[in-house]
Amino acid sequence: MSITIKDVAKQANVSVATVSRILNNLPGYSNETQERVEKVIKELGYQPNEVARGLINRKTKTIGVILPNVSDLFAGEILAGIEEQAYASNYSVMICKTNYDNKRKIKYLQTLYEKRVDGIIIISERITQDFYKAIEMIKIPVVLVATQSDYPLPFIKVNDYQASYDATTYLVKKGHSRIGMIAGSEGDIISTIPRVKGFREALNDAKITFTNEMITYGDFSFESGIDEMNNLLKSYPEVTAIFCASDEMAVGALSFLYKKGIKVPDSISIIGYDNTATAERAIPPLTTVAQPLKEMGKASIHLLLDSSVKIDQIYPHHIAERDTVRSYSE
Amino acid sequence: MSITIKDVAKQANVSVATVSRILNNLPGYSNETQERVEKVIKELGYQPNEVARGLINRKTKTIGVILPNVSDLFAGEILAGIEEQAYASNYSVMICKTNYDNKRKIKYLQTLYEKRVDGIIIISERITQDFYKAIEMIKIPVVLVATQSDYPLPFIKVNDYQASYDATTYLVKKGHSRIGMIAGSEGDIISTIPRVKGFREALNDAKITFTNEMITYGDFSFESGIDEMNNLLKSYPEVTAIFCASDEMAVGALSFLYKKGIKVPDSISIIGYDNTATAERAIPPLTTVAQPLKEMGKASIHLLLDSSVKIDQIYPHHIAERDTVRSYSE
DNA sequence: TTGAAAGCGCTAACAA
DNA sequence: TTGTTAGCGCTTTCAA
Repeated sequence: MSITIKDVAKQANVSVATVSRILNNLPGYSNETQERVEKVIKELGYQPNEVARGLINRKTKTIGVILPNVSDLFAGEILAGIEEQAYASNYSVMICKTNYDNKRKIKYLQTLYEKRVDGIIIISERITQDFYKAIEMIKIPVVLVATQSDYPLPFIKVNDYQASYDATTYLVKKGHSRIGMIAGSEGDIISTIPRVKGFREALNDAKITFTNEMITYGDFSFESGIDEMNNLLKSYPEVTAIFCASDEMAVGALSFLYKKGIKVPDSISIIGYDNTATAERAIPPLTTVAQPLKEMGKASIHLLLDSSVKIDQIYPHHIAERDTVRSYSE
Repeated sequence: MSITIKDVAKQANVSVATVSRILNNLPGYSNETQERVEKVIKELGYQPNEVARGLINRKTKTIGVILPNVSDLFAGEILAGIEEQAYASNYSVMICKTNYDNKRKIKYLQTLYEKRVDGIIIISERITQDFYKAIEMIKIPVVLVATQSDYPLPFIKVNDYQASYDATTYLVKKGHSRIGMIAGSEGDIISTIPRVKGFREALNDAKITFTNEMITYGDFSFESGIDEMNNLLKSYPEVTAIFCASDEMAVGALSFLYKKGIKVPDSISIIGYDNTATAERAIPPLTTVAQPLKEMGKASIHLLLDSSVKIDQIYPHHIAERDTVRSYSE
């Protein structure tokens, strides 16, 4: 049995109300009693029970994070930002890994509601209709990071269309005209459709004719990067530069090319997307579209906690230039 | 204001006690009332308040994880295992990132105590004396993962000495005799001293004379891998094979060698440690000492929740053979 | 400046 | 089979 406020009160010869006041910096006691009580608190090693407090205040000082995965660098970086800001604001963070399972997503929403978390951050998840319904039901503030939805949920992300347009244009400016793309999961409304659109528009604006052979779809993973690099090379053998919709896939492509003895960037240039730690550690170091992942994580806590922060934030991207893209001339 | 057990009771014309019984699968009600109550629960969309429950039961169904970092693959993998098993056991997990800051570690211990978590998992942290004192104070079950201490705290880890011995011996068996090591942080009692010892013993048993030039100390990071590879090449230019105390450092070494135009494994063989996703994605794919990180994470939940599980678990390691070590002959 | 007491949402005796 | 009631550890009126 641990020490309670009652024990402190008794020991200090005051009422629990007074102890509570002192604990919460409320007015209503003399310096003398304050000192006495604080001394007792120290002696007894008393720590308030946040569970009891939560019951009264309807605040648990914890926020839940729902995300597909914790063991990849993309999610890890955002999570690090969230944790950092939460710590600074005196909040704890609870992680809920879904493995992309919609049932589990909804189950976790339930749990977070039962635990009465003060807010929920959802990273990289698709907001299905039943998921949204569940979100609506529980009436806990939600913010989306690196994803968005058709529903009125605030989100924080990069402009995928523009980022993709810029990456492609970067390749064009380097003199490439035979450009391919390894896109993400086909049909993905968040991370594939806008990026493919950006790719096509950039080609179009550069007077390069787009054909279906120039694009292939993976699932953002390293393995799919390997496979789709192989496929792209078959469908579009003249390609000199490739835009990959994730660093993971870019590194997969790098691996495949290495195995085939095709030099990067000498024979083929590669640009990735995300700028996770993978990119700088790649051989050669990967040029990629950088998203400020950690900042976005931090911002999500702000958005949740501070109602004065404006809703829906588009974060800036930029090209992190490293060694996988070279200037090209015929 | 959300729906409480009282609302359900009123609506169903029973007492809160009966509702509570039904909620908790305790005996003491007719089928008829059960049905009625369950119907009301559904209609009202009632979800029990775990905070209130926690106050009575002294159980919060959540466990805390204290770890240096969430954005690296090593921690991420263990964390994934923890989360997976916690979810299966109906627990939630709270993450506490310390950035290796001892003050923050202790602060977090406080917070976890205030929140009355049911157990605490500590990953890869050094257990300093004041940290241990704090652990002792709060009387919450603790288990250590990938670390250990002089104190009576159960731990789950690999045998670092043996793993290192085996890695070195693997190199010896491949025909190498000029073997170097890029060790972790000098003086690190958990991950450096035993590994260096294993390295030296293995050399000794292979009748290879150890000299100080054969070893250099980094800090487990990619950057330090680059730096120490450079240093090692200066202090021990004849080296043909190198054991790195982390995959990150191994990949750093790979990068450095790539830049210098030194081929791996043709000129120099490399073996890493951890077998994180980094290893398989390296160019060339990295041979490394594999730790079952996810399993260790899962096991830590078992150890915490199931008192029948025996204390102090040494997990098996093995060599994951990939492409960075070649057979050597003069 | 202080204390008594009600109550947050729930569980668990105890009674009926 | 069911209800009444006393808390769990705290905050917050209200009164003194």
